[in-house]
Amino acid sequence: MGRPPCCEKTGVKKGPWTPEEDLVLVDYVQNHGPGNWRAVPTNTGLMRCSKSCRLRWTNYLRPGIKRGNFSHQEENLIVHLQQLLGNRWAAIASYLPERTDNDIKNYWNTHLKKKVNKAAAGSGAAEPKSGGGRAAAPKGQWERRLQTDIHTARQALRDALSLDPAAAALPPAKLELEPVMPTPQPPPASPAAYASSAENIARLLEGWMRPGGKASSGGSGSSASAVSGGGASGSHSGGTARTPEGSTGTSKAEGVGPAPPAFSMLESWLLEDSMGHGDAGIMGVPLSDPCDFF
DNA sequence: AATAACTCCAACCGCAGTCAA
DNA sequence: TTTGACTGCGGTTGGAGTTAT
Repeated sequence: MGRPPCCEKTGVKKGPWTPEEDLVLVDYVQNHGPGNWRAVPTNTGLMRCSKSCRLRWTNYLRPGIKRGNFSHQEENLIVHLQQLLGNRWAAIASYLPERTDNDIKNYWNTHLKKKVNKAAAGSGAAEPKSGGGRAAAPKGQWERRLQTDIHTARQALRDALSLDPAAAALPPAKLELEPVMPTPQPPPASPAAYASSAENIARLLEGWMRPGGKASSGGSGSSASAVSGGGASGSHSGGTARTPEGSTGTSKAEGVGPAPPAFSMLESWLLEDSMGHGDAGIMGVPLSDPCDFF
């Protein structure tokens, strides 16, 4: 099996994604639906390999992604699942539809593993130092518009690129903001902080992914699986539908549908384990007090 | 105020699994 | 059945941001 062509290092751009690239990718997925990543670089002109595009979409741009601020319930669930499933992050992520496997993996490696280790070591009462405080990273001007409408965003991007930063960070962006983003906005910021504004894009896409929203792309049945907001469907990467014509990949696809059955088993397991600290948690899972673990 | 040490996370890498021809 | 193309997953790393000295 040869390496996929996308991995050949021929003029493929690496490193952090720029707003422009995100915009192109989001625009493309809007029109064609997720999947068929191989075609993305070709059709969009992005100098990224298909893998990179898929990853960017799955971990960052996909609708319905929640970032940062893991709740105790989520932590608890992750710990449980990690103990149960091991480092099968995709499987774990399928029980946390709003989280990506990468996010969970990172969170485990940076926070939970330490906590668990400490707890296992004996004492346990270690407070996570909310360290980096980078969770609520600020947004730039054009990204904020992206929350609202991709066309507006496109215009904002043009503005942002042509205007000086100071000017670009000013009021205009507020105009369309309110309707879509009632949540408080962190202070504006440097382009470097761009990456953490992904949720905006996701939020934007929620609209068109939802029934009633903008077309879920050219007949790609795939969109269904990408709708995370909707229902139980763990969107996760499983949502990466194959192309319409592509057969429904059975593949590993933990995220696509299989979650429910496994979930009830897990639920039972959690129920037993938590011995009735019935705190309604994620997805209705009764969760025990996180302190049990930390 | 400067800088060293540490933390966090986005992105990359390579392997494994699946499907179609 | 075999082979090539492609996607998905998990481990790892680089760099930016934060905190401590």
